[in-house]
Amino acid sequence: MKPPAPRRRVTIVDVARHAQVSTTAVSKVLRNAYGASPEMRAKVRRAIDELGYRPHAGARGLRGQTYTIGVMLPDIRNPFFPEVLDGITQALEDTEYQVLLGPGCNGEKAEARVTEAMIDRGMDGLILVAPVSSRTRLEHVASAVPTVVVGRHGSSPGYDAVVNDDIEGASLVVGHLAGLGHRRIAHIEHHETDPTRLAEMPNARRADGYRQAMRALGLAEWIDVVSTSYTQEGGYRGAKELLERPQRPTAVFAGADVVAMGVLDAVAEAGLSVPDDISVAGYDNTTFAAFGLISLTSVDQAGHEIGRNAARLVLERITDRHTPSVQVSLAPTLVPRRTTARPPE
Amino acid sequence: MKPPAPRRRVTIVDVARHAQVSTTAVSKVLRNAYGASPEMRAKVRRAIDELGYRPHAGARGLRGQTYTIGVMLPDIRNPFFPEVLDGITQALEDTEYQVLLGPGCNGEKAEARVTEAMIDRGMDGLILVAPVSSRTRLEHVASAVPTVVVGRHGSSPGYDAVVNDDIEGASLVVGHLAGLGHRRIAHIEHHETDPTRLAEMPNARRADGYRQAMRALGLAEWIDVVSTSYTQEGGYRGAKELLERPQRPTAVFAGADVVAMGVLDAVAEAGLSVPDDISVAGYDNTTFAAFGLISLTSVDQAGHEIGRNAARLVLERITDRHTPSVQVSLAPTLVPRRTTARPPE
DNA sequence: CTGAAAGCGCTAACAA
DNA sequence: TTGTTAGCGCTTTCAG
Repeated sequence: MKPPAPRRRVTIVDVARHAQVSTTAVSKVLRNAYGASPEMRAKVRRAIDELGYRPHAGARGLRGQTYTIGVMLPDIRNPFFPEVLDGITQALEDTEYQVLLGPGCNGEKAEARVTEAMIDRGMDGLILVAPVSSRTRLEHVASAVPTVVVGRHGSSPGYDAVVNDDIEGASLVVGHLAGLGHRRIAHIEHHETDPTRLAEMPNARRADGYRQAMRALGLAEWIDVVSTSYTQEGGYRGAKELLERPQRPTAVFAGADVVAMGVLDAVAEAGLSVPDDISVAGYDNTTFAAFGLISLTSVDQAGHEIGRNAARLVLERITDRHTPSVQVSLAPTLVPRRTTARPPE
Repeated sequence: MKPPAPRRRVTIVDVARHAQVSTTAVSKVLRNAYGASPEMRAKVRRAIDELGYRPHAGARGLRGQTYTIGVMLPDIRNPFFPEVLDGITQALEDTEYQVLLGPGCNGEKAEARVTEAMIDRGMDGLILVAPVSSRTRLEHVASAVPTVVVGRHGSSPGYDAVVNDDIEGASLVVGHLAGLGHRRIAHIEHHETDPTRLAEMPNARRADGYRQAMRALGLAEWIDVVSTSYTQEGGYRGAKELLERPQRPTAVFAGADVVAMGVLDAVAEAGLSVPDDISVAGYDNTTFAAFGLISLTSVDQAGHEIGRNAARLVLERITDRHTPSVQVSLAPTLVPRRTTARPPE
């Protein structure tokens, strides 16, 4: 059995003929542009409905816009990003813009491929979530198309930015733990060598925030940072190392929830219990953290708000490419759960 | 400070002029089309590199292809789908095709919006993962663009399909539990009313497979199905109900891992322990399931393979739209972990 | 307010 | 093998 022959697409010419007007008129109605009488609009609208006409985005893009916003997500598996995405789509839901996602961006090469692909497809604006590419590269992208960078500290005149205040977030965790009576609070960070990224990436800021908060609370002597990676495996290795210390920490602040998962694993394996023997906190407030059996104390970044702001900014930037770039920083909140408690006597 | 003025894009005309050839020649080189001498190819390639030329996908789409494959994912949060996506992107990685994802497709309306948007953008092929839209709707989409449907049983001449053998998967779980000595094995299914979907959706097949397997093992009298939804909440409610039975089941087969999470929650709340008092199994083998502290027995659908097959099929369908449609069914495997054990004496 | 006509960047049909 | 030319479907001047 054969699939039916593909039908010819209804074009603007069909609509114009059917409505007895010019294609220009139809185009104006489509774009709500100035210069079309109410009667004409009504006539055209009717023709559009009757024919089931849909404008061809690619063809529109050749002269005007494609009404498409590209979103690049680094890791679809990290449960924090869907939150941001929801914020973006919700903010764009009532506009004519359609969101399209670029998948699987692990590393600079993949990011370059995806951003290029989006530019080639004439996207009107880009939202890059937690990109790892160099600043130069980001500015290059931004010079081709309005761009908002999410989750990278350090601003650029070339693009707008939305970040979470990671220093503050780390401080919330340390403060919470110290308030419970902990002194030996350790931190597991994501290993970072690149000097640019050292300044701009959230992971580095969280480690910084941890150190600053420890000092501010007079706990400088207990500062203890293990460098692994923001993965479950990294958390597991980091915790292993911490548990072998002569003086074991009584609390571990993992730089991300996935890391905390690995920590919980290692702690259980060592025959210790959480939070009686050791407290554990994460960052991101992912679904994992909220899950009853785990109930991980974490920091909420308000991903939804981050997304909404990014969407708003990219729309503004599309409308006016020449206003100065802006940076939005959102305050995180602490979500205390059952993995943190008073330290053992 | 103002963003730099956007540079004019390098076009095929620029390349042609720079290489001293016609635009046709450049176009041929771009598409590896017949009729260009090696010297010409080399010359054009060099010009392309020197100018940093990139073809404009929208413009290409107006005559030929856009080299874009659209993937629609129902719920980015469900950890099973990234697996499928990885399979797709990997299979497409060495081709000229770029994958773009449509976000947030919960419900028929959202699905329609996304599929329309993809068609409007001239995508060359679509992969629809676990769509809920009506068969008619899917065939409508497929009539406009080569389409592969993933995770819907029931074939159509209009589109290719890739599915997991859910009946077999359910059978693996029931067999495993029965082998451990369980008799009172209950199932939590996703409530389904729509008659079409009743036949085509994986959730319905899993419930069917459960019933068939129970009968085949002579356990028909213990068949016990609770209808809630494939969410953590649904699992929680379903388990609550099961735990109140005069004769409590000794094992619960949850139709999905997220459901099993809710079950674990409810079981813990009831003061029972897993697997000593009650065994729990899920379906999908998500990251959740693999996580050490949970260690959920589950069914692996080989999401990666599903994705690879879908990508392969869509490419074939783009090349030749007139071969008969095909259905691929992949066998699932059981992944026994620590939530299932012998029933209590 | 309305429409004719000229492209946007590319590919395909056709000539040379 | 190569180049010329006519569109693809739309937006955008620019006359009327």
